[in-house]
Amino acid sequence: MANSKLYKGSLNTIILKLLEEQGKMYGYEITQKVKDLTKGELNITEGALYPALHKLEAEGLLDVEVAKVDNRLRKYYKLTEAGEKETVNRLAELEEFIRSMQQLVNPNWSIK
Amino acid sequence: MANSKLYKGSLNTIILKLLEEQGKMYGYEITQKVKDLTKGELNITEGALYPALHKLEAEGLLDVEVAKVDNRLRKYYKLTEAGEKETVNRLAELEEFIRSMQQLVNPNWSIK
DNA sequence: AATATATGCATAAAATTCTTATGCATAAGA
DNA sequence: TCTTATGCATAAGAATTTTATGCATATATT
Repeated sequence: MANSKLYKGSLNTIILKLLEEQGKMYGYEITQKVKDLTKGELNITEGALYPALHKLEAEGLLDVEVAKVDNRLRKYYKLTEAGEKETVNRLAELEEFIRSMQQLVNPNWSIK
Repeated sequence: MANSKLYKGSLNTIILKLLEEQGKMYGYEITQKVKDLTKGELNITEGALYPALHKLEAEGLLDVEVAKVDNRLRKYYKLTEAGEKETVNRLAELEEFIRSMQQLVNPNWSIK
């Protein structure tokens, strides 16, 4: 995740959440989606993304489906059932993290 | 940071912000303060905290002052001028991170 | 009196996650 | 033709954290 004020550990949650929303996505598509949604603020590097996808797959949270489009390879990932459950947990953790950080660094903020 | 849904990179920001608020604190005090503020959600481990304090000091962001209380050692840390400026930057980065994450994982949230 | 818990700092090994730097390949645009 | 975009992949190194220790004093418990 380059030039981007990111915190380690959040990449997996981003991947899971996007897949939950989009159904299925391939790696390159994820990098572009994140760039779009954050107006360039977050740039996921391939060196971080692909190993992360492989690991989530190895953990049984993602399934892969290979496709060939315009003579180029795409690996579509989607959540398994276990992945769907884990996504709920990760999002809850992220929200809890954000709330905790707000308690620490800025009690004036609140999520509504 | 044990058993705690934390994201790597946030510890420094937590330290800086607490020192900004409290003026000066010693290591053990920081661990307890974080535990209190987050109702036990976040537990800073000593193995993470002390090296982080030493590094922030080496970077010129913190000053140390040793004290002896009840025959026990305490090392009080406080922000240097450079530390105060950096704290502003780190907090801005954290806020930006939170906003970006919200764009990604939950557009329904908003900071107010 | 003995033992456990709390207070207080510290470091080292290992794990995790990320950046940076590559490599390969096809398609489209300048 | 050369650059940019698309698409996946891995390896070396950096950064940050967890886990496991070590040492020492004070207080609470049995």
